[in-house]
This record gives sequence, structure tokens and C-alpha cells, in this order.
Amino acid sequence: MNITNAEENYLKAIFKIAEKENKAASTNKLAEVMGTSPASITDMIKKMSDKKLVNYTKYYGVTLTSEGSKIATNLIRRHRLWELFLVDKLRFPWHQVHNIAEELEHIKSDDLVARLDAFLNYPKFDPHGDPIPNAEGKFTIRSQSPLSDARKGQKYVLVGLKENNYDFLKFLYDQGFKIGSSITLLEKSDYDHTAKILLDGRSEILLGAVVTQNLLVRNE
Amino acid sequence: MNITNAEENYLKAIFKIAEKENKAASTNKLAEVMGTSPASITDMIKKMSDKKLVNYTKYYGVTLTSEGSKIATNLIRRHRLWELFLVDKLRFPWHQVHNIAEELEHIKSDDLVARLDAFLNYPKFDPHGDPIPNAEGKFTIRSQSPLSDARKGQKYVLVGLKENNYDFLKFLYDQGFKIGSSITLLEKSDYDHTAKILLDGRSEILLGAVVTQNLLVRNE
DNA sequence: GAAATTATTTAAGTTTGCTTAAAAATAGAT
DNA sequence: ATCTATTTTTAAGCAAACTTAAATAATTTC
Repeated sequence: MNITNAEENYLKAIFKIAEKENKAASTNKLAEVMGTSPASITDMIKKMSDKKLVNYTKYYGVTLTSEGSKIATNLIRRHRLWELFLVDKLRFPWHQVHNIAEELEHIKSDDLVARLDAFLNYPKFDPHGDPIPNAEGKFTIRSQSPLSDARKGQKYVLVGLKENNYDFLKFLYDQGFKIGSSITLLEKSDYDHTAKILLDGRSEILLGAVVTQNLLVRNE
Repeated sequence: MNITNAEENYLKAIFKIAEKENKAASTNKLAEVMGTSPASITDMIKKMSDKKLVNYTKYYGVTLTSEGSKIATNLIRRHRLWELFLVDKLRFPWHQVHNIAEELEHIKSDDLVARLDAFLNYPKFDPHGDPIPNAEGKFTIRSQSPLSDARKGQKYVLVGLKENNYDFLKFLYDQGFKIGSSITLLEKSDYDHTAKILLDGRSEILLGAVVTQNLLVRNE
């Protein structure tokens, strides 16, 4: 069966909503995420339900069938592999790769993905620290906690980000943060969740609450 | 102005027809190349004429405007850069890259192309020996002649191919040919244009007329 | 140079993925 | 439990890029 780019995007959106909210995706939420009208969603979802890509219950919401889930996972795999390629090989800053990867992820060739994976050395995480599902669709899980929960004086490694929005990424990029950076917590305020850190043994940086809560680190 | 993927493909087809036949592209020829009906061509060409991408004269044919030519050249640049990436970096055999590059060439990012170009070291030719126009749209010209015109006993370098069809490429790939291969002409028949060559100092190969006429070489 | 063949265009219609506006169902407030 | 507000669906319609069938123009052939 042929899956269009638009359908792939719907599957991905439903997957991400389910992952975040842990429930069926509503028409309105999907419309918001996809940047279309709710009417378009109902329209499209009906067709995708006929194709057995999603389970649709009127006035309730949409979930993925196992077929739909497989396609969504594969799409995320492709997206994240391309993001890593763009950052590691083409030297793009990490806040500039999302839109390009949104296009690259739709290239239809399993061989291409397999070879790209090999070229990048079968990576487990993308440049933002998000896990790259393997060819079987398995995500690697890692231990992590927000920097806001960290202990003063301890040394951490930046492993991920809770938010991937452009401005946040650009801010971090400009400060010199990247996945794998070492972060030593010099000072912290339990009152307002700000912190002073030493980044990669080089620069002392003051961070506000929003930043410390969205940086995911692991010990040592 | 927004150019769709379909429009880009029309521009490329018109460019290639003009290059090969040295005249305006006819509706039927375009239909054949694009794999659509002649009626679709007329339909589309009219819209593209309104957009000043092509010059269209009813019942006569289509040529590119300078704007259209610029876009077509850029598309060829992108196509050939991606083909080189696929062969050199992802280790695809050269007969398997065309279709994937047909998709990759439509990714809309000038920055991506510039970085890919740099990553590949500003190459002048793709894996099939076709010239890659530079960022300004300039093609590199090189001296070349078909192997069928070569002289017995002389040593040559394979620089290009007259035909890029799948079966020809696969045949050559299976024999071990690639751009840059050394070819020594051991025997040749002026009667039927067959030849016996030494490829890369390793293997002696007998070639038929079609092959010798479609291999482009230069001396030494 | 008229008739026949071929090439091209026009006309009408299709599919995909979207839109707006109106109708219907659900959920929330009192 | 009813009224109101919100969400969702239905209906009608649009643009892009196709299709087939019919009409028209150009080219060949005799």
C-alpha cells in the first residue's frame, strides 16, 4: 500500500501526541500540531482509517494501528538519522536542522536509511539527545534527570533536552552547549531554580529556571 | 515566487531536451520524457509560461527563460551532488543512485547544497562523469572521445559515459569499471568496433561496439 | 494542393489535501 | 437536568497535476 508524505506526517503527529499525552489524539490537537483546520483532520483521518493506518472513533479521537505505529517509528528514525548527518557531517548548528530533516525524512528508500545508519556508525541518539529507533523500531532508554534536580558540586553530562524549540536551541548553541558537554553545578538556588555552572571546564554560566528544568543530564 | 517539485521536473526535462536536441522541446517529446500525457504538458506549460519560467509558442514548442534555466541548472547541480554523495559516502553502486537523487534534488535549502558541496570537496564531476555545475551555474568542460576512436596500444582514463541507462551502468559496474579507471586498448577491430582492453591493469575484457562507443576516455 | 496522418490543444473530469461555513454532538456550568 | 460553550463532523468548494476524449492545427503523402 502506498503511503503519501501527508499521511506520514499525520502518523508522526499522532505518534508524538500519544507519546506526550498518553492518550488518543483529538481532532483539534492534531489540527493545531499539523497547522491545518479541524475539518481537514477529520477528512484525512477517515481515509487513513480505511487504509488501516489508524483507529478512529468519531467524536473521541485517533490512535495508531500497529502498521501506523511502525511507519511513524520509521519516520522518526529517518528524521533523527538525517539530523545527525546534518550536524555531524555537514556541520549545521543544531537549531537549523529540523526543517531540512522534515523534508529528508520522506525520501523513500530503505536501502538509503540502512546505508546512512551505517555511515553514521549506528548511532543511538540524535544531536538533540533524542533516541534514534533502530531498524527494528526499538528506542534506547537512558537514565536522565533535569539539571534543576542536580546536586551542587557534582559533575554531569548533558544527555538530552526536554524542549527542542528553535530559540532554546539557539540560546544553548550560542553558549557552547552540545550533547555530551560536561556540566559542573557550582551554585544553585532552591528558591528560584537558577544555577551557576561550569561548562566543559571552560566557561562559567548563569542559567535561569526554564533552562535548568529543560536540560537533561546524567551523573559523572 | 514558489516553484513546485513538478515544475522543477518540467524545467529539468526541457533543459535536457534542449541540450540534447539543440532546439525547443515539443509537447510530445516532453510527454514521453515526463511519462505523462501530451494534454498534461500543454496544461502545465501554460501555467509555467505565466510564471515566466518558460517561453511557450503554441504548436511550436517550449524553451527556458533565463530564470527557468537558472533553476534547471541548480536542480542538476543538486542531483549530481547527491549522486556523488550516495556513491562516495554511502557506497551505493552507481546504477542505484538515480532514483534516490531524483527525490533528494528537491530538498529546498541553499545552505544544504552549499554544505554538501563543501563536504564533498567542491567536486566537478558526478559518479557517472557528468559535470556538476558550480554555485554560479558553470559547467566544467573536459576533453574526451569515445573509446571506439581510440588507438591500439594506448593507455586511457575513463572520464564519462554517453549513456546512463541502468543496464549499461550495471554491466560496467559488474566488470569493475568506474570513472577514473585506466583502460589500455589491447586490440581493436575497425570492422565491428569491438575491442579488447586491459582494465586497471588487472583484467582483460572484450567489449562490443555499443560499449566502446559509449565509454568516453581521455589520453594517458 | 487536397487528403490523410500526426501533433497539439481544448474541454471535461479525477484525486489529494486543503479551505470555510453550517450542522451536530459532546462536555461543562449552573 | 438543562443551557451554553466547545469540539467535531458534514457539506460544498478550491488548486495542483493529472486523465481521457474530442477538436483543431500542422505536416506528410500522393
